[in-house]
Amino acid sequence: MTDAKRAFIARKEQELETLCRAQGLSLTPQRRALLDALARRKDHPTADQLYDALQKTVKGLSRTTVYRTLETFANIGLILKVSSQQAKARFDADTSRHHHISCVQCGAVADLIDPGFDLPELPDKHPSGFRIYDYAITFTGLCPRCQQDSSHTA
Amino acid sequence: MTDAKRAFIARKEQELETLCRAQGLSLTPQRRALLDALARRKDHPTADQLYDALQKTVKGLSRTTVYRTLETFANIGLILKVSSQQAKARFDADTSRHHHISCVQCGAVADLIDPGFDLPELPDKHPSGFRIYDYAITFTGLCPRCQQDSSHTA
DNA sequence: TTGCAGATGGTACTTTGTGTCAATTGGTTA
DNA sequence: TAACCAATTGACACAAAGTACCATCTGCAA
Repeated sequence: MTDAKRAFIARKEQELETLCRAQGLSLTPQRRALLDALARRKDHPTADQLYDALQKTVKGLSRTTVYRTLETFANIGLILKVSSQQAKARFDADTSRHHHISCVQCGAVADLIDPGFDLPELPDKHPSGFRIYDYAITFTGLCPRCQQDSSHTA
Repeated sequence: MTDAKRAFIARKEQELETLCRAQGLSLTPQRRALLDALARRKDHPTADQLYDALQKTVKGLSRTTVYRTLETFANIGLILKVSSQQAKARFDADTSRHHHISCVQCGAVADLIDPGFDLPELPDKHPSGFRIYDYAITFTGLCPRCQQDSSHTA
């Protein structure tokens, strides 16, 4: 693990405490474990992937809690809910503005960090009547694995 | 309905025939009806919404066929699978490059046409190893209805 | 007109996500 | 540091979204 990654995880743990205190939420072991697990990963796991991964280490962790907690985290802005081509939610601990590329074949999502793709300015309100909060660019393409192995699915 | 809309629907029907012939797919009444229904709508319906709408007019249409056909259409590039905040697929008959705004509260998806948001150029391959096919910008915000009625869901 | 590959409909099933509620626990207060 | 209570959790049942399977049907090419 790089130093930057270690620092990122520490920052997220700090942010968890700050945000929970600010929102009057309890700091439970489940919440700590979930955020830690998500912060350590660089793929963008689904709720069930996180559940499978944590079930082993966090004894008695329930699937309901995983879904509920991730939703809570997304609501308080601690993590991002990332939409992929496949119809299931994926989550990302990195809430800074960055973009994603999603594999049309297996659905894997990776970061795509390139300030050249940032938009100039963002109107607060659009002619359509929507109030605009934020944006994200989702690229579609073929991941390295699927370029070689066309039978791969995830 | 505007003339432009009528022309769009006619173009899509033409495109359906061309693409099916090119791919060796049959031109079934179900496929015609589905594409027509999707092309006429300007919201971005889910598979089940299309199923509900067509069940009445296309007798005996099965839910399985709707899911299967939409997937097929997306694969041959006849329609787009649009990702929204909610974990369900939405579909769009307009395959030209344009962007979407999705309501964080009710999940509604609308078009956001503004060439000012287009990206300069697109590298074929990115350092991440992904082969890039295309991109779409998804704005998040609050739709006009939800700005007024915070209990509204769809 | 016929044959058949491909498409459909129906059912059962899996996956993804939500509602409910009793039992538990974090965190505050005394 | 003990006790209380609202918030959280786990377990189960349920709903919603999507897929697998297979017998039947049909578009379309010969």
